[in-house]
Amino acid sequence: MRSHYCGQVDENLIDQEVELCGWVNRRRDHGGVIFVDLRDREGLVQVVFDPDDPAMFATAERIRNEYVLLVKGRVRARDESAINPNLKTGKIEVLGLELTVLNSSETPPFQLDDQGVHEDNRLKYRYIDLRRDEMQQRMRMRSQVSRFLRNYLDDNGFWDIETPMMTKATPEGARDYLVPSRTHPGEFFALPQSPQLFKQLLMMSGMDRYYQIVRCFRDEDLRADRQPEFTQLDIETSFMDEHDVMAITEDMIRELFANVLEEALPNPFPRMSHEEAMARFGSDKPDLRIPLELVDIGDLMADVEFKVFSGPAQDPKGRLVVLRVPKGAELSRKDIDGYTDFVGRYGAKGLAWIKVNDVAAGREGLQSPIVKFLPDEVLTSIIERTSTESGDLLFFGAGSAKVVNESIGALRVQLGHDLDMVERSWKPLWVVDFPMFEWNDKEDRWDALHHPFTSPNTEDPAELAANPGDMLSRAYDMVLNGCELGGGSVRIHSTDMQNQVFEILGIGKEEANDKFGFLLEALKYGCPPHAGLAFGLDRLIMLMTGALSIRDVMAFPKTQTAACLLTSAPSEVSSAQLKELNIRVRKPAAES
RNA sequence: GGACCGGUAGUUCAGCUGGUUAGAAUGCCGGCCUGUCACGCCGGAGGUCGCGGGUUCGAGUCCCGUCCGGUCCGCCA
Repeated sequence: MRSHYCGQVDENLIDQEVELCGWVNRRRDHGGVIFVDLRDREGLVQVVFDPDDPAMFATAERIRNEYVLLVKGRVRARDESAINPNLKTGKIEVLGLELTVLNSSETPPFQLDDQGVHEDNRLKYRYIDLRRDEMQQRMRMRSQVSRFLRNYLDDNGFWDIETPMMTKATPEGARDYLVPSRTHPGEFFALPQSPQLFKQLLMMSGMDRYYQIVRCFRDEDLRADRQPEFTQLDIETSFMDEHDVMAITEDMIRELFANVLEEALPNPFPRMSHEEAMARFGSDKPDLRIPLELVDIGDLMADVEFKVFSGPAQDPKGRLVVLRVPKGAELSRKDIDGYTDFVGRYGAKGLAWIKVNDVAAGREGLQSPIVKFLPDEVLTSIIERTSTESGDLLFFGAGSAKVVNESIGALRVQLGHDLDMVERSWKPLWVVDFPMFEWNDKEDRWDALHHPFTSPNTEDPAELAANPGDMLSRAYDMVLNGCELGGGSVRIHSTDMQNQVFEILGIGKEEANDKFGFLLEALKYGCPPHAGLAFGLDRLIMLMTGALSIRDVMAFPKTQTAACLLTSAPSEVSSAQLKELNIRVRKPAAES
């Protein structure tokens, strides 16, 4: 048993005896003594073994990296003159008095002090990767964040209530992970994509203020910020409206940052309508650290000869924007070609541009493949509207509003990073006033923008049905630095409205009853108005730690193909197991 | 389902328009030095160049396929 953590040994313990447990970071021999950097989760300390005790010294000589040691020793100050300002172990050291090798280690598969290790090695030997200080600190912050959020919600009267991990498959939303039932042959549970319906049921049960830090599962392809299992901070309240929920959750996040990071977030968070966010940033999760904005110029271009611009300008579903990049004229043709490819990934057919070499020189001061198609007065208007100066670059996005928003919105973020224009600060905001529905061209029907239990901004089902495309929902997203931290809404608490929404979404009575009958039934028995929100805890911690992937804030994440390199999961199971489950596996057709 | 980047010593990487014995750093092993802390010095071991096929007199290098890791699009209400 240790008396102190290695990393906690400091000047206050000089002349005291300590007992330390840790891993050997590095062993050095010099001056007839052996130095061991002993490391634990709190940091490291240098332990010195003098040759006075030959038995202990002989043991110390056998020590290798990652050996697990129990050391009893006396803390002492180090000779000031010998202290190298770059050294890691500080102004004290521990003179070893007793040494026990608790376990030896093979040579580790990679060096812990090196930054660069391939992801597959890190994941296969995750237990070693996690020993690195960086990972220790991330896991510690994760724990601190969870504890803070729990305490905050406990102090505000929230109850932590668990919901099932084996539940009913849902027709809408992401692909489910399925769990076969032995006792019901041919039937399956699903792992929850979120506890959405259960938390609503808890409101109907009078649980008033609920929260849960809960694992959720979605069988969709991965990204740096998407894992098949991830953790949500799930919140639901009765008798609160959107303003109440936003107020309390934004206060929670503000307090979290103040306490864990000692960072001050604005009070209150700015609010922006979905419409404004799309207009100015082409995104419903704008990164406000980047000082670039999309500027509509459709009105200037409606009558120009240039069909690439006039077409979208005249199309009600089209959009034509310009993105001014200050000092962007320094970009090379190759850079611009790169950005053309970049927007191509989002469906943009091209990327027109104008380099403004000299804004006073009129047409002569402009360098571009497209100015010859544009009249002088249009060029002048664009420059005025965007406050363009000499040395700036203008990018144009033209096409369907969807493609323009996605491509130029993404280009804005990319340029911000490439040109080092990202302000080093925290920029949270609420995005509100989302459309209730989104037209699905492919399937010729309405989709819920949020989810089908979100309340529209009306109490009247008939009003909703009359004009689904124009209705707003009572949903809200918390966005931080271009990352969607969480989203929620006021929920539907009337059977009539819930049925109306299902109808608009093309979910028939029979299907609604089959899939959500329990919810519709519950709504009949006294459902309070309720609202809630769910935070993506992994993303929140990723931002707080500065990690570039949520893998780096999860102890045991999965690869992009949703596999675990550590355990080799998923894996085949025995035929006996399959037989019990009444499952026969059909192998994918062999390649010919 | 698609696009792109990567896979060479335990690790991180270099390896040019294909050229004969595949390198460096670090780690590992041994020796020396002996208050070091990225210690230093000397020596040593360590490679089916992810895998399979093809082109070629000759392939780490070019082509095709495939597997693995990553980033992104689609997908993720």
